[in-house]
Amino acid sequence: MSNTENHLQPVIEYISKYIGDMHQEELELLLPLVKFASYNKGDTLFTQGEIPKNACFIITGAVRSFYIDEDGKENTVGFHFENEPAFPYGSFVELTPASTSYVTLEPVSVIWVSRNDFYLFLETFPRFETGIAKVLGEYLIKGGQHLKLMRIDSSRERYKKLLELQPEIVTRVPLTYIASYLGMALETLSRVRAGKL
Amino acid sequence: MSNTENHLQPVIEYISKYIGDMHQEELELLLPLVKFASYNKGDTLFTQGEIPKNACFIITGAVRSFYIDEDGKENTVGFHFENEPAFPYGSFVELTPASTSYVTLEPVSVIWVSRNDFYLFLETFPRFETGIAKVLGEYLIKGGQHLKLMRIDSSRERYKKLLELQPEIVTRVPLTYIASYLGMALETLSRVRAGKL
DNA sequence: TGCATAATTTGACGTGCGTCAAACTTCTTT
DNA sequence: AAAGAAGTTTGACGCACGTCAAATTATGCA
Repeated sequence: MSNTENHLQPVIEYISKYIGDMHQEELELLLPLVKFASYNKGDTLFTQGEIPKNACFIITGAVRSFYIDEDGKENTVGFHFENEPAFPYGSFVELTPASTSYVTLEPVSVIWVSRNDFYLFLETFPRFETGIAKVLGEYLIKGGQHLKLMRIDSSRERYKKLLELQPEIVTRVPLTYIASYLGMALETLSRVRAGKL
Repeated sequence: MSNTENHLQPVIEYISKYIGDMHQEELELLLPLVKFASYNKGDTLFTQGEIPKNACFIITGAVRSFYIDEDGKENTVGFHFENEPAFPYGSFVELTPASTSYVTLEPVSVIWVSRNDFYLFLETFPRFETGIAKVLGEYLIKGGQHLKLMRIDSSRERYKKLLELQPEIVTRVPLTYIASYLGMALETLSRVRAGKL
């Protein structure tokens, strides 16, 4: 017997990490607001320059976020996997154009809510604001870690640090994107991995 | 006739940008919680590795935030001026050790509240949670901009971009720290400015 | 199974910028 | 006003890494 609520399990668990278990009436409001969607490899979830319309949570699959700079070069800034939210938080909250695009690396299934429904829910149950603040705080810290990673000058050390911090990435993501994430040429990453640098 | 409330003017204005004007009873709770402090050039407001005890808002002066990496090198990650908050938000919210220190670049005066008082106030007037989320969202976006800045490979272009984004910094901060902020050697910055690179 | 396309590796070459060292300039402090 | 400290500039040198190009290996699809 599989009902909608079961599909929501991952988000409910995620939320409860930040504000504790959800109450019955909270769930009852949330359920009808939530939508499901699946994407093929290479599909776009959010586009750089557009104001994000939804909040999105990955059930299965992997997503890459990146921006195109003035020279037209792609700069990967993050990877997002199952049981994680994946959308441009800052822009979603601030209602500003997203500075990054989100594109799937594999077939992906997500659940999502629209901005309106998101804030409708938040107004009805304001205690979730606290959760938002915590999540944002966590993402600030992660952002700081990424910045630190990028500030390591040697390519070799940058790769070593990535292996230390997020080993999953290296097993699951094509090297091209890892190189882009680490801000080095693909060829350099290849040589680093071969121990030639 | 100068009362305490006048000294608070800058924060009150800052807050009202995010949630609108403060009500009388909100002010009455806030006032006795707020403390003043002044610092000499070179004084430390927050220390890397320690859990931040207070939230802090600059009335006058300039502050630099940085971390010491594994090689013992100082890495400047931000500059903070009057009418801005200056404390490690992420760590303050998450109760984790700060990844950066905050040290004054000039004589500085601040107002501050303790963590306890901060959350006491927030529990009494939960509508401020929304403001917090907005501020955090804004800081996420700023973090993203800084990351983009750091990902520009050419030193020359990185300096140009800084001039474009935060020209105040260049007029007010010693070049050593700007070089550190931009992730380049002081000598390189000097040559870039002289047009020799 | 085999071919086409994508992903990764290897090689050769040039250069931007870091490092070390020393000169010069600008602030402090008395 | 002088002396010392801090901040900035200039020069010389080397190498890590980016770029271009071509070879090799993996992957998907007919």
